[in-house]
Amino acid sequence: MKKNDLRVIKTKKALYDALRNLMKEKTFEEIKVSDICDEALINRSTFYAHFEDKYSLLESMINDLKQDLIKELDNNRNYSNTKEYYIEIIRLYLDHIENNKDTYLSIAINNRNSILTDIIYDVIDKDIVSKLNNDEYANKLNIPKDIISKFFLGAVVNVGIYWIYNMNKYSKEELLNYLIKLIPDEVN
Amino acid sequence: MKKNDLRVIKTKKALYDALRNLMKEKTFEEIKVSDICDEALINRSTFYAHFEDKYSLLESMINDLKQDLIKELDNNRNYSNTKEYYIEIIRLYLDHIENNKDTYLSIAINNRNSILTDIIYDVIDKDIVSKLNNDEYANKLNIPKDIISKFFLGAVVNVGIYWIYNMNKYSKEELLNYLIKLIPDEVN
DNA sequence: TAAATAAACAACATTTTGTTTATTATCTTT
DNA sequence: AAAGATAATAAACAAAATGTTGTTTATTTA
Repeated sequence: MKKNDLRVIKTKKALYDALRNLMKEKTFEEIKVSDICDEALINRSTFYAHFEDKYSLLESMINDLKQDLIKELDNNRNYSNTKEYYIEIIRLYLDHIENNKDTYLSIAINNRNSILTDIIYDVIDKDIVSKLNNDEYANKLNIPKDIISKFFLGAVVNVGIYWIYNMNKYSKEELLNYLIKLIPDEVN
Repeated sequence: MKKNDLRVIKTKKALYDALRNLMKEKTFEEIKVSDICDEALINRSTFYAHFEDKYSLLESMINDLKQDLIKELDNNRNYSNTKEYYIEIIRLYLDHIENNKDTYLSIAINNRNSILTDIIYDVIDKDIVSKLNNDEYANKLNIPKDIISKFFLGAVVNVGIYWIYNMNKYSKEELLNYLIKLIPDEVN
């Protein structure tokens, strides 16, 4: 299936939008393939030509989000020290949430948070550990790097998810400042 | 249905065990009600006498875990200061994971982490915020308590989940020490 | 502009689910 | 240990959801 055929693009977009809309009202589990097709004005057999089932549709949607985030992270690698690197990553993460707040919120409303966390973790986790090896503070702590990575990753991601539900309670800059304060400085 | 009739207890246990076993091989989504019944040696109509569908079976399983954790937390409230309170909570959390490692691992292997995180978060989150109000260090930070709570909760839970996958890499006491070190002391 | 390609469709076939029934097995209570 | 109570079973059914099929329609491209 040619992915840049206009028809393909159109139907995929229609399916994504349909799923997003339905998730504002129902749990993902409650949504049937036929519901999605009805909402998208797409024939059900067409659906199956593109996706195995509703789960692979959601996964594809999530993968698109991941790809976006990865691209954004890759395009912004001009940091000087470790602390700045973390700040940059967190800023990009918050930007990403903000840019896709519709999608994230629709996922968040009626579904388990798990879907949200899964999106972020493996994208960011990758190069943090190696970064930690050059971090004086981290080395001084004498704690395995994988533990440190999981710790702060879980922390930041969880605050991010909380923010999705409370976008108007805290501004992005405000939140960024809090997070920066909560992450320990390098030892000088 | 009398919940302490031996037959009821037996079939529920059989269904739980069956689901646990199947989740070691398949995704939860791939598992059919009929699969569970076959594995449990239970008639399908009996299944429907107990549970609406496979989702409510999983939920019931998860609720049992939650109830266990809540009970454990309630039975252990003899801490003197805030830091000790955190340590106690973390210790109980790690104990809980260890006690139920079969269940947690079976969920972890083929399913989204989300199922795991959801179990823990709302159990522990409840009284942390109020605790933070009496914490000198937290007050000095000048960061909203809900943010601090989400931050460290996410951190600890994420390390716990990582531990499920790597039980033999770190002992419980080892892990506990790392976590204690990563949580800032009160200001004296 | 006509042939080739590929998507969208409608109709059909299969699987899974959820209920109901009468019957059997098991537990509880005395 | 027996009687009464109730849970579990087997079988049969309807309904829903999924997956497959040939056909039609739209689009590329040569």
